[in-house]
Formats: sequence, structure tokens, C-alpha cells
Amino acid sequence: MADVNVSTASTRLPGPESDRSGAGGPVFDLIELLFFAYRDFIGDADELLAGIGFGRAHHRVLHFVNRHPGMRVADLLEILKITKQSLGRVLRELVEDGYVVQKAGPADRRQRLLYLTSKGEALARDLAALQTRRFVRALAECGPGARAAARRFLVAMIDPQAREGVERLIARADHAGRNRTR
Amino acid sequence: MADVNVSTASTRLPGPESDRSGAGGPVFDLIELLFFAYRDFIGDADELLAGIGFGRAHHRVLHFVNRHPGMRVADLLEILKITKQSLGRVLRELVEDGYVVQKAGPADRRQRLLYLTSKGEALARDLAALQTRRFVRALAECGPGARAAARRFLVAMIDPQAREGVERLIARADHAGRNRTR
DNA sequence: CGTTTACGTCAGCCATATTGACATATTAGG
DNA sequence: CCTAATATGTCAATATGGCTGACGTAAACG
Repeated sequence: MADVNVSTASTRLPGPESDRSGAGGPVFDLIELLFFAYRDFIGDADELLAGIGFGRAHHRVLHFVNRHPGMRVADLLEILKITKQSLGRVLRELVEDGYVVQKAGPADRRQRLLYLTSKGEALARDLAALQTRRFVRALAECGPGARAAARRFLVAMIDPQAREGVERLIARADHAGRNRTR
Repeated sequence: MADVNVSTASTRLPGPESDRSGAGGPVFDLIELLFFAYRDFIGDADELLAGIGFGRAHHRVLHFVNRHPGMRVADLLEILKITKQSLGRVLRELVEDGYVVQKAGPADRRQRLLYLTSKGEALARDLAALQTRRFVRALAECGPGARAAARRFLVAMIDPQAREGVERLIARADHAGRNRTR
């Protein structure tokens, strides 16, 4: 699954058959809830982005460049796991519109290190604020300890082999980011 | 954001600046963890689907028709929030390949009620099993009570206005599904 | 009998991703 | 110093999965 809605859903679906929901059955409820939760989670940002003609691809770049200012194009490709051709268009648009700048690496001038402009930082901040707001609201509803529990749960959902890389990525940005997010 | 990887990420990103991570700051860790968790969650299914030339669009249809056998095309459009033109292609492929059948409604013969064939049910079951396996593993890692906590958290992440519709959708399928999932 | 509903389909457009080939600049190594 | 490898960019073609608008057909409804 990927992106569904439901909302009013005037649907009056039929209702046959029996059983399931037993001990070891499929966790349909969690599957669908994660699906809908993620849809709404990215929906916040999608709306804002659509207003300026950007899509999720632009969001991804803004997010990671914001978290890792000065990252190389190759780093971004590695994280996003897309081809440079795909990144090319998105990056060009972000540069043309003044959200991202590329500077030659000081040591290796072949590199085009990526930075957000203040305009880019503002947009990244707005996008992160939308998604943070949703998390904060949800965690408040879940009571104390929910944040740690949610973090543990989300980590546990990630492929075991990928966890180390993800946690290092987060830790690195958190560490480096002591001045950022201003 | 939508789909990132990371994995080995030989990246050796730079680390400038200061501050953040304070009390009320952006929850970058949760934002990225949800992103990666969802990526892996759908990645399971994506792999299986790619092997038979299907994509996420097919998965969505299989999933909801499996959960609500006999649903109308209009119901599916409402849930998926896509246009009938978009659904058309996917549905045609699923029917052509023998995963879905359409039967005229008994009362209203204009309706093309949607059902999975046994082949379609087998695929839907395999897909759900993959995603269930991930949830079960993750919840086991989180200890007792994690399932209820995860459910609460995921519901809390959904738009408040959409929650009722989603919960009704899940309840309806669970109720109707007492014989299904065979 | 005429309107509305449920569904399908043709035609074209857009965003995002892919592969493969090739260009350019720069660094690194023998 | 010259060659090879690296970092990045770009051209071209293709696929997927969305979209809008227009139109058609069968069946139900009033």
C-alpha cells in the first residue's frame, strides 16, 4: 500500500463470512493504521510543497541538506538511493529557485557541497515544524513515556541491517546540528 | 520525504554549527525514523510485487478488495482517493492476470462488484504476511503492551477528522472478515 | 421516457523514477 | 607528466502512476 484516504467514505461495504482476528492472524489494523498515519504525516508537507510547485523529491533533498549542511552530491545519492539523473532535475530546480547553493569543496574542487540558503532553511524549518506538530500532538495524546516508546517502536520496524546506518545518520546530524535549525 | 535508504552509507558528512535538540525543537529523529520505518515496511511488499510486474497501486487494490470482498468500484475510488481513470489501468491488469474478478451486482446490475480470485487471495495473503511479520517482530522487541501502544500511537498520528472513518473501515472489515483470510 | 447513476475508455499531460551513454573537471598514482 | 579514476553533470529514451476533460453505454429511477 502507499497512499489512501477514506475520510467521509460514504461506502457501505458488504459484510460476509467469519473468523480471523485470532491470536496469530494478520495484523490488518496495524497495517492500515500505519498506512493512513504515514499518508497524513507526509500530507502536511505535500500541501505546503504543492503551493510552490515542489514535490516530495524536493522535500527529501531539503530535509537532508538541512540536516547535513555541506554534504556531497554523492552522499545525498547514497542516502536517497536514487540515480544522479533523478536527483539532477530536482537539485537544479532547488538551485534555480534559490533554496540550495552548491560550493566547490575546499580540499577537492570536484565536489559540489550542498547548502541551504536562508530561504531554503526557512522552508525546511516550516516543513519540519508541520511534521513535528503532528508528532507532538500524537505523543501528548498517548501520555508520558510515549516519545521513547514511539522511538523504540519505529526503530524496531526498520530492517535490522539498516538500523545502525540510520541511527548513525541521525546521531551525526544531531551532533553536528548544535548551531543549526536556528 | 518519501523513500530513502542509507544502508552502508559510506558517507562521511561534515559537522559544523551548534544548538537544537532542546526541549521544544523539531523531532528530527522521529521524522526520520518514521520515514525509514515506512520505507522498509512497504519495501517488503514492493519486492514481492516487482517480481510479478506489479506496483504499489496493485497492492492497494488487492489489499482493500481482500478486506472488503464484493466492494463496488466507487467504494474503492473513495478509499483510494484516485480517479477512475487511474484505477482503470491497474484494475484491468489485475483482472487480465486473474487476480481480481468483477461480478454484476445482484440488485443493481450496473455495479461491478470486486472479488479476489483464489490466486488474488494467495497474493494478498502473502503480502499481508510479510508486513505482519515485520510488525510482530518489532512488537516482540518492544515488550508486552507494545501492540496496544503502537495502535494508540498510530491512531493518534492520523488526522483527527479522518480517524473515525479509518476506524470504521477497519472495524467493518474485521467484523465482516470472520470467514475470510482463509 | 427522460434523467441520473455506475462504470469504462480515449487522449493527453505531469512528476518522478529508471538505464545507458557521454562530457568535463579535477585529483591521484605510477 | 601523463594516465586513470573520481565527482559531477547532462542527453535521450522509457516506465509508473497520478491527473483532467470528454464521451459512451447500460441500467436504475422517477
